[in-house]
Amino acid sequence: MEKKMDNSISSANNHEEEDIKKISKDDEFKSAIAEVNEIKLENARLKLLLQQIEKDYTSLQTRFFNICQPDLKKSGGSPTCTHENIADEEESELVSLRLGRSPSPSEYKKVDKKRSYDKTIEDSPSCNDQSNNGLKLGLDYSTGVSESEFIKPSNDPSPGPTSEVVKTVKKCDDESIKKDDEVSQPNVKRARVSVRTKCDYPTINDGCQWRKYGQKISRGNPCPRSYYRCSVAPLCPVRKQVQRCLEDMSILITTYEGTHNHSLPIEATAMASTTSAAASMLLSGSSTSSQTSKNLPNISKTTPLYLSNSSSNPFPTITLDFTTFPTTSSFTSFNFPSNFQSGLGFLSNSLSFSSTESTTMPKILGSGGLNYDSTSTLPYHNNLINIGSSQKQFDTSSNKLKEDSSQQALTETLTKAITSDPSFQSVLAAAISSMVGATKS
DNA sequence: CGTCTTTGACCGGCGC
DNA sequence: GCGCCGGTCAAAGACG
Repeated sequence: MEKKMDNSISSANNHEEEDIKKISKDDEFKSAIAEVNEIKLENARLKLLLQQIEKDYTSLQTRFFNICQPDLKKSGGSPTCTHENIADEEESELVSLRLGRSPSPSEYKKVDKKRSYDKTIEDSPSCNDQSNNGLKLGLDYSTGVSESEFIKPSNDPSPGPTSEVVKTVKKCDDESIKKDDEVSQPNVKRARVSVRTKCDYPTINDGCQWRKYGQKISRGNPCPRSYYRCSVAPLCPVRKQVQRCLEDMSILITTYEGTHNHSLPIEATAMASTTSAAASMLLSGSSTSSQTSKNLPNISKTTPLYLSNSSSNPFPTITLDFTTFPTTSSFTSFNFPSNFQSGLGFLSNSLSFSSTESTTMPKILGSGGLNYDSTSTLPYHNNLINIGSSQKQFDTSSNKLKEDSSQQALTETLTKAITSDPSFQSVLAAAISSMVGATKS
């Protein structure tokens, strides 16, 4: 009997243990479900955030075009103004958000059909949306300001291309197209965007296809400079030069020049739009230099992180230094070469996006630096440096609140910044399109 | 076989 | 005019 009792007790104990195990398993299961739900919530929140960003971008763009159109109508009132003049006048005052140009149907036909991702882009509805919205990629800047106006402000209405710009192109099946390209973007042909990145590979992967057409050992740097041409489209005028930095061999200096006359793979849009925005800033800085100088009376104190050899470089070059921000708060530094800022003497503007949690208004520094603070929630660096890669981040719930509030503050900050500084529009557009492009891919 | 890279030659701008 | 230098061309070879 006692044995039976013992057995029953022990069996009861076993049941209890099993129950405990069951309960603990249930707990684990519940916590796992809770975690999954949390992740789902996070996912939904991120989706909302993405939608908000896209929405903001679209509204920004429509606002920009709305601003442009009245100006067009106004200047159209003058009977002496030609169509080209109208475009020139309004664009000379505004920073273009158009990040490229739409290729003509004939150009589309010429694009190599074997490029599968090109097809994908054209077929993709999201990309069609992009193109419909006018979001094209490349180093486009359509000020229409001629070189003569660039240096010597003139009343001459004809923005005729310089002889240098319309130089004869060898081995070109359709010269008219190529000439048209260069004529339509006289400044972009000259504006160069130099990107400094820490990179162990011979060239950075910016998502675009390049064909190497030359290599030279330039004077003063034992590292050879490689010359690449965009091979996505046969007539694409975009070129890039790649060279290692003399001071630090781990730093790769990539210089982009020209505008893509074709659609780009999504993974290439980040760099293209970033360089486009930088080029736009560079050129808008010249065309609106008087305005800039008013806003920034003392503009020569900022120490540039990198100075292009502007003395020997006839082209205005803007340098995006991505080598410093992983260790410092500085994200990007735009350094305008001194020879480019006619009539202003030395000008070195530094525009940096710091990764602080600050919710203050954009600070226009007395030193001439434009310092736009944003929150750490904007993964600019991931989109710009590790192009094509997406960052997965899971915040704690406490950070979420902080993030939400700072996100709201950021929205306000950006809105104010956009309305106050036209140059920022292009940069922001680039950043947003970079983020959207990276997320969609 | 088509595409890309390599590399010496060539061209044009610029300073002396 | 000459030489230097940066940029480009184009033939040859490599590669998949």
